[in-house]
Amino acid sequence: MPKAIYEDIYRDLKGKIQEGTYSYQEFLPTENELTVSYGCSRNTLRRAISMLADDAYVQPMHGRGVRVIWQRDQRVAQGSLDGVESFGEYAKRNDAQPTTSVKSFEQVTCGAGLASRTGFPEGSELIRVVRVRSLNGVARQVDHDYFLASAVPGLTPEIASTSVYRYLEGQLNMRILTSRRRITVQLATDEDCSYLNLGPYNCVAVIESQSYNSAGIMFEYTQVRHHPEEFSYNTVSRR
Amino acid sequence: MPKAIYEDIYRDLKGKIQEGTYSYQEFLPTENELTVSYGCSRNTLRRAISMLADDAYVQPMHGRGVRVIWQRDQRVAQGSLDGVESFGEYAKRNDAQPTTSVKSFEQVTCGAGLASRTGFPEGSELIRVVRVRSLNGVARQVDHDYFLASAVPGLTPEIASTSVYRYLEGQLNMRILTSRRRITVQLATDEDCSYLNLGPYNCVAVIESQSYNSAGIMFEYTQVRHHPEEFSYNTVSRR
DNA sequence: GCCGATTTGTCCGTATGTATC
DNA sequence: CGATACATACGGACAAATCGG
Repeated sequence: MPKAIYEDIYRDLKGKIQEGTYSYQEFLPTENELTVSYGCSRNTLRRAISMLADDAYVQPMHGRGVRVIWQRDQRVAQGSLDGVESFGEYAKRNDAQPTTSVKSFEQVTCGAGLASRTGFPEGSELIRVVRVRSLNGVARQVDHDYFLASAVPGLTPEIASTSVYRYLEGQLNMRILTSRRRITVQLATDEDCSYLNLGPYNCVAVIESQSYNSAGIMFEYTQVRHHPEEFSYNTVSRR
Repeated sequence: MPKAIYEDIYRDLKGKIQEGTYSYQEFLPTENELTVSYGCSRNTLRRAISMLADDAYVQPMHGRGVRVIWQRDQRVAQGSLDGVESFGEYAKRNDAQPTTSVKSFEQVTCGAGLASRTGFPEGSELIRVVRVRSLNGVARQVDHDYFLASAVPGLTPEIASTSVYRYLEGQLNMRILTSRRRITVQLATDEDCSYLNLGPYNCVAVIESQSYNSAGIMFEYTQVRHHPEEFSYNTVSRR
């Protein structure tokens, strides 16, 4: 594993901001001071700072310094950035029991309609999986996953019922490097209503996602339909 | 204006990908070749490539090359990244007439509840603006904006009815550099229903946002409540 | 399986530009 | 104006992953 220096510095500074060593609206020590204390080059330090800026932890100001803009107990974007908490993470944090029920598992050939919806080439062989994921027995989301069959050999309904990602990373040594996402709100379908107990809501939050592996191949399209309660997507935008 | 070399290269490569000079799944020329053709250093070129990777245009592969992962006519995240199209942009693209109606414009002092909701310090003087924005007479979103009064001197309801950002950038020379966002789905309030013609929907898509200016001061909190139709938020996540 | 060539990833030192104070 | 601090850019060195012979 290539433990990069900038990664260490990034984590160290992030921790110091979170624990209050550098607090909201304060300035970090200057780049020169930090390069001395970390014993690294200015480029390496600046890379770590740039990552903190991408996370909206700091904001560098030309000619002035690097100001901390992170504060505790923020309602907006306090959790993990660019994403909903993963199902497992959320379950763990809330001491809830996560379960996954596989409703469908089949191989399909990508037709024109599916191709334009998912971004897979027409004619691709895909594995379609529909799953309902619950916490403490309460259904929270319906996943519609399409995997490029050639990219996920050996995928079974049993694996789909636990963690596909653990299988991909552990067994196939595949990582998701890039994923494009689109968030919309849609009227709940009969299927949504039958799986999720929507209560007063007649809509679901939908995240569509195209994921690319380390070979630059799009191997997964997912459409996750969330119960509106507890759905929250946090992100940061910079110019 | 500092025209950075890496910016030029970034735009040039981006254009060449969009027009098909480098097409989906192909590799870019090697870094060495590109540094020669652009006449720049490897660091500068790599910065441009890194920005393209942040936009999910390419995916660099260690020891192999840089693969293009952008394709035309993508349903997911083809528009502007990390954002909804701004109101003006959307209107222009659709040849629609944008209008803004200011429903409320008042100065308030930030109490404890508002402070925890918005992230402003308790006791701050804020300007609260409620606006309804329409296209061709059809209301599409309700904006609840809170500005730090000291940061937006001279803001008037008239300015709020056109473009606050043009005022901030043009008159006050202020830019938004960082903004944190949170996307949720909420039951429509009576106010939502009275302004938006929600049809069958009983929910709205809500984007909360905290914006920081170039001085690292949070000067704006907004909660924009969108009609579900035509609401779409595109983003990219990388690891 | 090994080895060398290619290609991207990380890191350094230095120089110069530009905004702020 | 000078001093400080961040921004950009260059060139070089070595590491790590990939690929072909």
